Amino acid sequence: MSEETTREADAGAAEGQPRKRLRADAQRSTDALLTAAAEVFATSGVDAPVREITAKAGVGAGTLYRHFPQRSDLIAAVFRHEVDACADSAPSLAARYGPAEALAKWLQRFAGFIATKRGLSAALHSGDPAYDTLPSYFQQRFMPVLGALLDSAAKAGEIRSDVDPEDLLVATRNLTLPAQEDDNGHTPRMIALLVDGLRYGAPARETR
Amino acid sequence: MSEETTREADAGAAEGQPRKRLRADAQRSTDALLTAAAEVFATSGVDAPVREITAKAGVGAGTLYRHFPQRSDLIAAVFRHEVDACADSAPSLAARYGPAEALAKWLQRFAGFIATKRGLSAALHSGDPAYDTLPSYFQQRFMPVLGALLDSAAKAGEIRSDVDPEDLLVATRNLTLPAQEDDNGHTPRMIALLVDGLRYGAPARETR
DNA sequence: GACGATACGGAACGGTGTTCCGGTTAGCAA
DNA sequence: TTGCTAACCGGAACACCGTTCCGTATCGTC
Repeated sequence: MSEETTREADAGAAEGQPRKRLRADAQRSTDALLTAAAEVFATSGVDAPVREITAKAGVGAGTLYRHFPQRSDLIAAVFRHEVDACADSAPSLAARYGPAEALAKWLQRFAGFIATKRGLSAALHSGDPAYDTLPSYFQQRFMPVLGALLDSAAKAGEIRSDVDPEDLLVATRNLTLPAQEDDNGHTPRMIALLVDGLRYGAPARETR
Repeated sequence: MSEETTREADAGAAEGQPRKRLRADAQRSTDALLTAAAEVFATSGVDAPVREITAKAGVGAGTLYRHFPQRSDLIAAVFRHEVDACADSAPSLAARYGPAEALAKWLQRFAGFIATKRGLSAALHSGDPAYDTLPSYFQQRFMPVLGALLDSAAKAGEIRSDVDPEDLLVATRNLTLPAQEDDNGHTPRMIALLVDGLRYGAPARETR
């Protein structure tokens, strides 16, 4: 969560360009802007004033515009950054918990990710070409992660083996929709239920 | 079209309030703002600068904000104003043309009205409570008008009598959707076709 | 350590929504 | 008709926002 993801988002974007290494201070600014923007977007929405973001990042306005000339560039970068953070959290979960438990925990994490993206949906469908590659990036990053979690849980006999990763992804996303305002822990409970449902058909039956 | 609709939009709004008569100059300003805003919205969209509207209306900014404290108030008022203008155009059409012809002409008028509302749809669904009563106002004003036109055309034997006003309203509105950018007179032709379809099943068959 | 390339910060600019208030006007009563 | 007052008008003024620009600071390298 709080680990700095230094990796650059290159998949899905226009590849083949030299991708020059950033200078150290430029990299620092970029990271600060990304995390600051993520917080601001979460609290004040994607239409939040630019100065709020630069202030929280401890950065000048010029710096923001050099790295993200368009607002949509920043939004897309934040989105990719958080997709990465969510996807990258899977391995450590898999190492710390049993397969089914890791799967459950990651889906909770994924649901949290989706919940914060509610405000973006309007922007995402604005037709700005900066967002065109986001859906495929979403798929490319999450499908292998979830597929691996499902596989190892199925191999361990802790869940059934006939679950399509995409179905589960969509189902989890949809589970977060009705929540909207009443955040009374409704979504986590529904996801827990969903995972229990997966466990139900496991070949090696074990009573939890 | 260019006739000043002095009537106040009272149906659908919170009724029961005193509805004090406006002073003459206030009424003038309100009307000027309404027609100016309608033009500006049509050309520059609903996000057009306030000053553009006040300039076209020949009015100060303070005047606009006194009559329409919120932008949504102005948008809703323009909408109601144009609904009224469109609905009120029916009687004169009915007086000037034969029943079926009047029906055709009014549907063309209605299609033109809908076409200019493309840009509003985003604002309309923004959840602002100022827009809550607009759909019912739309229905309340248009259904009787169209119902009357259909009735007299059916009674004259010029069109079939089994047409639901609501169906025709929705159909006409939908006909304007695909038009979007290519305004090569596509929509008017489709509506003419629709009306010819109505004529087809008329009891007293006459070859146009 | 020195030097060019690169990146930074924040003042400044143009544009926008909104408020405020001195001057004007409509409507009414004498 | 005249005079009075509440209601209304206009636009200057304010606050805020996105964006640009450029003198200064920092990085990476020789």
